[in-house]
Amino acid sequence: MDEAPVPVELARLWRISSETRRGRPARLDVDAVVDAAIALADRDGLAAATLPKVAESLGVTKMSLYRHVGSKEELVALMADAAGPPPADLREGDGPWRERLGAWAEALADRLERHPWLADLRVTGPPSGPNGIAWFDAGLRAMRRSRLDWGPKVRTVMIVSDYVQGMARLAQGLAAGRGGADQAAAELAYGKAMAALVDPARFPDAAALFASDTFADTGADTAEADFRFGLDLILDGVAAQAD
Amino acid sequence: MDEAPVPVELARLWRISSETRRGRPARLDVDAVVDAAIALADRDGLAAATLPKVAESLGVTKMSLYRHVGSKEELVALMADAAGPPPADLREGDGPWRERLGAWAEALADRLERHPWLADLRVTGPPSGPNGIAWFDAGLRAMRRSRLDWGPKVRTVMIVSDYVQGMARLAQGLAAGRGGADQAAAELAYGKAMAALVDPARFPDAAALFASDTFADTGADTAEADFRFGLDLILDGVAAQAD
DNA sequence: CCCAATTAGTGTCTCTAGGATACTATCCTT
DNA sequence: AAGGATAGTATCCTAGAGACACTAATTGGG
Repeated sequence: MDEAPVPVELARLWRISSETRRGRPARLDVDAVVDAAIALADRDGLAAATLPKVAESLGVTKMSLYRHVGSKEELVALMADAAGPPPADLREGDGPWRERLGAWAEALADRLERHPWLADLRVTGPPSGPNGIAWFDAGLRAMRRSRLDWGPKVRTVMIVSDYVQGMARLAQGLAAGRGGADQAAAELAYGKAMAALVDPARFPDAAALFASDTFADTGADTAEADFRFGLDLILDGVAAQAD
Repeated sequence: MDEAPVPVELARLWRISSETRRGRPARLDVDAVVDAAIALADRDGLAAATLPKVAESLGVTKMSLYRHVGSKEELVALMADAAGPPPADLREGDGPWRERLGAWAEALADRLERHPWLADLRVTGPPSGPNGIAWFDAGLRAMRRSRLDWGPKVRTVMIVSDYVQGMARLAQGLAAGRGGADQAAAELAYGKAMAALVDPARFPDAAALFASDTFADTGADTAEADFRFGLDLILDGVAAQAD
């Protein structure tokens, strides 16, 4: 009776060690590599988490990393799973689904704030690592008391998670455009040019929007309010579906 | 009285020619470069739209492209704007906002299906090119008859557009995992391993989900139904906000 | 009519990244 | 102590973005 042969990438994701104790002992392990890569990405963005830089930060040559991670793509998958496990208190509690799902979304947003590069990742499939599953599980648990079937539940969790990621992207994009005086001057020129280019005859609604003072107050705490607006909107939608 | 000096990237986005007719006439222009890049990305993905390959497809050296696009990053921005302008019939019509916004979302989804690489792009700010503005304008116009203020309108348009993009990503991710027999075998092993790894004690809800037959029917037309489910959910949410 | 300014496209170089392959170093087991 | 197994290294290759100095093809002015 053979055990099912777990694919090697899955084994690494779940940190299933091969139990061998022969040969030269390792200085590195999957966690060391992944943690170093996450530290680099947290500091300087996903593009900074290159194999040479990760190796250097570990005091090792880049090729040695391949003993532990298989490929760059797999490293990114490992990083994505390892970064920001779900907080324990998401599992407990037993309030109404709307509150719990909202709290789950906030926790997700918090994770994306701590690890901004997560918003750059492309999801290639269902969650398959321990932390990905844990987040997914927590999302499903938040909706336990709703009357929805599995299908709608899964879709709802995905919609909320997509929303959070989209907002994180947007916030990061806006935050990126906050530099010195040159930046401000450039933005002014940009704004003026845009006002001239968005012809009211061609783009009546967009022109009316730009002419309004909607974009006047882009303060710091509007971000939180914007986030809540969309989240409430989606939760209203869920409530409508759940009857 | 000077005209406002339009930043050069904006000038290229809006195809404002510099009106000069001196010197050697150009074989290339911005559109030629951008169209070639889009063709490559449509065929083989965003990663295939490299400067060398674009240059080769135009019968020119890669450095000549810099006469027309400034940088790779700018080329991508130009591609994003140029790909798939909004269909004309989105502008006409005067139905209820819910139908119009739904139609707008479907049109967006259609665009992402024609140009899958658009789903890989990171939005770095508000739309600024002619087609980006046109899509945005069409989205706002769809909501004209709603009673929402500009702020909620803008956020709603963004939420819907984010949703469409998220679903496109997901659909593409699933579609990518449809290969030959090896693929099927790998997926089977994967599924078995996952079933063993997702321990019901640790992940009760996720385990219950995987144990159900929710993922049994992943047929082709479920995709469209899934899309509609989320879209209706969001539109319900908008309706709730619009009272 | 020709020359000089102007603009288009080229050739060559550098830097950085991911990764293949063959190697050496180090340890455990027998 | 020997030898097999595993960890980490040295050296190579490919590919992409882009800097820089070059040549080529125009046109407008003297």
